[in-house]
Order: sequence, then C-alpha cells, then structure tokens
Amino acid sequence: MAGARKFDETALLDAVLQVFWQQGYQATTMADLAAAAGVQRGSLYHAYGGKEDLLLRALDRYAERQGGAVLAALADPDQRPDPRSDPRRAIAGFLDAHLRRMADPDTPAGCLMCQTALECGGRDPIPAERVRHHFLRTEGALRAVLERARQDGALPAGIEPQALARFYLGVSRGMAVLHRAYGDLDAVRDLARESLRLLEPSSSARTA
Amino acid sequence: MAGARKFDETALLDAVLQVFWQQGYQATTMADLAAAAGVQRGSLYHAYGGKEDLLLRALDRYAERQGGAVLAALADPDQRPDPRSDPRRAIAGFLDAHLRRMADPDTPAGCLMCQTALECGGRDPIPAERVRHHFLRTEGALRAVLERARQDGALPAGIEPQALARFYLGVSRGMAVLHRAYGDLDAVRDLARESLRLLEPSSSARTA
DNA sequence: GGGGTGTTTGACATTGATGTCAAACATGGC
DNA sequence: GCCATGTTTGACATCAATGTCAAACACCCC
Repeated sequence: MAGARKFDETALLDAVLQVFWQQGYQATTMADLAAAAGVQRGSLYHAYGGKEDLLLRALDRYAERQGGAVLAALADPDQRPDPRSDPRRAIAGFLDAHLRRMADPDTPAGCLMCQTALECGGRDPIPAERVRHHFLRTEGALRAVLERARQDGALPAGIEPQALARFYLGVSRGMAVLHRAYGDLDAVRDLARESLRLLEPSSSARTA
Repeated sequence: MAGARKFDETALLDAVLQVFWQQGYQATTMADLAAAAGVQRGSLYHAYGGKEDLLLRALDRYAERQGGAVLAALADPDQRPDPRSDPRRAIAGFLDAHLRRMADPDTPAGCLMCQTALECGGRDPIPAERVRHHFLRTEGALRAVLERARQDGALPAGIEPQALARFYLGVSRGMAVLHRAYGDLDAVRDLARESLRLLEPSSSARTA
C-alpha cells in the first residue's frame, strides 16, 4: 500500500470527539474538525463520509474510552476478588468513574452521548439510534450487576434490577446535565451521593 | 400606536418554542421559525433581535408554561390544604407533572431547557446562563419544600434539603434525557418511581 | 379622510459551509 | 530508480442562511 495516510486514526478521532463535545454537533463545521485534527478539509471528506459519519465514529470512540472506564469501574471498582457481589461498591464505582471524568479539566463539561441524544433526538435518527444503543449497553451492564447481587442475596428482596438499572442510568445522565449547566461538581456530587442511599441496607425494598 | 403588529405574541413564541424543542437551537433557521409562526422572516428580525433573542424568549415562555405547571404541582400536588408538609406527595407531584408533560404526544420528547443546557453550554454563554437561572429556580423550589417538611418533622433528621433538592432536580433532568433517547416512558417511569423510594419512612437518613 | 407611525414584505448583498475534483505528491513494491 | 496506488492539497462551484433595506402597506389619532 503506497501513499499511506499521514495522520493517526485514533488521535484524529479524539480531536474530532473533543470538538463535537465542546461545541455540539450542528455548531461544528468540517473546517473546525479539520483544524482540530491538523488535517486539510478535503482529507476528511476523502477518508470519511462527512460530518455525520465522523460523529458516529466519535461516539464509538467516546464509548470505548469514557464508557469503557465507567463499565470497568462498575465491574471492578476496587480490584477486589469479586466486587459484583457488593452492589453498593459497584454502583458507587460506576458513579465515581463519571465524577472522575467530569473532574478532568481537559475535557468539556457534560457528556457527548447525552448531548447527542438531545440534539439529534428530533432530527438525525442515525446518531440518535447509535446513542440509544450505547445507553442500552450501559443499562444492561448495570442490570447484570444488580441481577447478580440479587442472586447473591446482597440486595433486599423485591428489588427490580431492571428498574434500578434504569434509575442509575438516569442518575448518571442527570449528572451530566447538571455538570454542563452548572459548570461545577457540587450538585453532581449531591446527586450521586443521594442516589446511593437507595442501596443502603436500611432502605425500603418496595418497588411496586 | 398605528400599524399594529398582526401576530399574537404568545402564539408566535409557542410556535418558535416548539421548533427549537424539536430540532435544537443550531439546527433551526430563521426561515424555520418564520414558517412555523406564519410570519415573514423579515418581520422576525424587525420585532426581535435574532435567533438568540428568540431562544431566550422561548426559554422564558417554556419556563412559564411547562415549568409553571411543574412548580404548581410541587406546591400543591392534589389541592390539599397544606400539601407541603407531606414531602412525598409534593415530590411525587413534581415528578408526575414531568411525566404528564412527556406523555403529551403533541410535544417533542425531552425538555427544551436540558437540550439548551447541553447544546449551548460550551458555546453560547447567554442562553446557558438563562437555563442555569431556571434550573436554580427549580432547585430552590424543591429545597423550600424539603426545608419546610423537615421543620414539620415530616422528614428523617439528618436529611440535607439542599442535596435532596439537587437530587430530584437531577432525576428530573435524567428523565428528560432518557425520554429523548428512548422515545418512550418506560425507563422514565422507572427512574421516577425508584427515586421516590428515597423519601420512604424506612429509608436511611445518612446523607454525609 | 389625511397624516404620521410603525409593520410587513420581498429583494438584495454578504457571508459561510458544503461537497467535489484534478493535479501534485508521497510511499511501498518491483 | 520507476511505476502504481492511494493521499494530500487548494481551488472551485453550489447552496443555504444571515442581516439589511426601501418601498408598500395598515392602522390610529386628530
């Protein structure tokens, strides 16, 4: 293969991701993306389909990096032998991974997935579907942890893993909105901390 | 005053609001807004400053309509004599008002405030600040209800109204994201229902 | 009903983004 | 070193949105 491309694929996607995340999908132009990636605009068109295609790849890359860290924290919050039998540690690790990500000053506030969900939800079905896919993945991972914990007897009887998984998915999404809106982590921390009280042993088990 | 304007101010803002809500801020053009409002594009420029000004007015109108109903439900969920002394009813009314709004098929999924928060958070400081203002308003109303309930002894000691208010604000924002992403209310209902368990009498009171 | 005030309208110039393309270029295989 | 393959580059035409403006217009007050 001669005339190899000069740029690093993942570095380019990271740059693209950052711009989408900072500015939003519609507000960023191909020129913005090219400048951020240190590449000519024509090269982007040549190597990829266009803005929507780049967004889809950026979403997958985002899921791989940020989502990967989050799911790893969920599965193994503290490198314990079998952390999933303690759902509190697992869920706390899940939320704490979000908090740590948001505390990184080099990264825009909020969450690219949530932004894209809201921005493309009423207009661009393909990115919206991709986001939905990643949401369902996270929801499934949460549910798996809670299912397992219930089987191990680590959760009060009557708990519905499905509903609780959706609850913590929603909480993590709310955290992203508050982070973006408020700019700091005060409210985000409150939201995470309060939500964990639902798993405390003394908490009621009624879930209708 | 001669040559009175032909259109109805609030009807126009409702139409504008709907378009912003459906498509997002950046994706809607002045032509979209003019068409939705049944008005010539030049008239919009004449009567208002431009797209950003229209967004600000749409946000205020949205807060007045949707937010007004939500805050009313919070203050008086069931036309009881003094509903605020029962924080569970008040918060349930608050969340249920969101659910009822989302169940309306004539209205786009999600929440205009949250969309704007995420879309403008990294780009347009003025709309972002306006959204923050409305968020703080809601947070304050929630806190007031919880403060009062605590004074009435209707909440376990040790509860922090501030943190709990932010929690339910975040939950309502998470509901909007899940609604927009999933398109249905299943996950939204789960999120709302689970979050209410935090106020059950048997729930633990530890908050620090 | 005439004059003045403010609104509506369509057109205009300007700006910016898009997507394409041919030519120049780099690289690996032979 | 040379060729073939694929990439980079800048330019180009097209398209769409913006914001402005002068003229036409409708309304109220006198």
